[in-house]
Amino acid sequence: MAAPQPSRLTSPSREPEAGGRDRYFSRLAQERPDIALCRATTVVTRTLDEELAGRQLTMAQHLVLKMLSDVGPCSQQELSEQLRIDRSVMVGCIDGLEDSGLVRRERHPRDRRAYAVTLTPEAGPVLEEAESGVPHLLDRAFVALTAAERRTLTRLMGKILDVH
Amino acid sequence: MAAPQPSRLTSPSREPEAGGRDRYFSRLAQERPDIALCRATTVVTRTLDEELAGRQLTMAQHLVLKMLSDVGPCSQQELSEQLRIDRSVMVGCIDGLEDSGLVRRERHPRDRRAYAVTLTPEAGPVLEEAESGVPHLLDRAFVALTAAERRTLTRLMGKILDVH
DNA sequence: GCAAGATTGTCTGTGCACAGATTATTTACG
DNA sequence: CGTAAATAATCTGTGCACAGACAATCTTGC
Repeated sequence: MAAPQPSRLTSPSREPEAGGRDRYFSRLAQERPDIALCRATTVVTRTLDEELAGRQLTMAQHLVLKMLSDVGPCSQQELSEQLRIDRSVMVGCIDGLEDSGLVRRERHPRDRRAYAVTLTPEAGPVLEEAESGVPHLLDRAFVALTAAERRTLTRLMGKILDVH
Repeated sequence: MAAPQPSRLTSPSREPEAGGRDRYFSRLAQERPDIALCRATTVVTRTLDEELAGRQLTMAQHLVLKMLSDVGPCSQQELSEQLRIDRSVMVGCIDGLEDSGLVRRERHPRDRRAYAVTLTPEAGPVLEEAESGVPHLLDRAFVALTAAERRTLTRLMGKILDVH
């Protein structure tokens, strides 16, 4: 921790700020991986939101369709757990998909508490188009990283996620 | 994209789920670094919040005190930009610190639109205590990573942050 | 069989991040 | 000088994530 500097406020002159006041964030991100992670995720999330703005599906809805396509009909609970989306958020997510006619809430035959969320035939093309946009999405979000660095990132995130 | 499976719902039996329905997230995190990043950050943020729950300062307030201590009095604008905290959030953040008597809103001598947020003598010990907790905080948040992996993470996040 | 607890989907309220409008002040320009 | 544009702090409203409560239904222990 550096000694507090004398009460010098931002100078309106063009001198290069010996205290590093204008590049302070870089230094902070160097010594605080937690802050760096949070701020970088904000940047990535913003990029994702921009990219998805014009499209038909939100990211959550895209993931729901993908999981249903991969493993078959699921309860909202299963979708929530595996996609790490809160149950109460999943409600609105499925609402939207149902309104668009991409999924149906059928009753689970053996557990009438649960739905069996099921894909409709209309979902196929929509999901396929969304999937086709993923590579471009990742390229924009991770422009700064090489392919090898993206794999490293994936590995590190996997380790963090594994310990809950 | 795997072919849609037949309409088989979650079986109540104990058979090991050939479809991988119960480990679906692991597969998803492997192929979607963006999702992995967002979910891992949620995990880290939760850990941080738990750790900070009993303490006097929020993470944002801690960072404000640290920056003021490092570079001297700043306007809220400078704090917002460098700490990547929204201006409108910074207001409440400084409010809290002022109520606790740790900073004062003095007027900037050459720009009466801006404040000169200034540390009080009481801030020293509080900041020092907060700083002393950081290593333990990081250890909890990144239990899953070795020291080398944490440095790698810091480097990758830095690259993402550099391109804005 | 039945009472107690767990689970599913839903709803509500809180807190945070973000965009936009507002006011006071400063800077730029004709 | 004096008007227009830019900036600092603030306030308001929106959208999202999360915790907790709730009713309906299932499961478990006795």
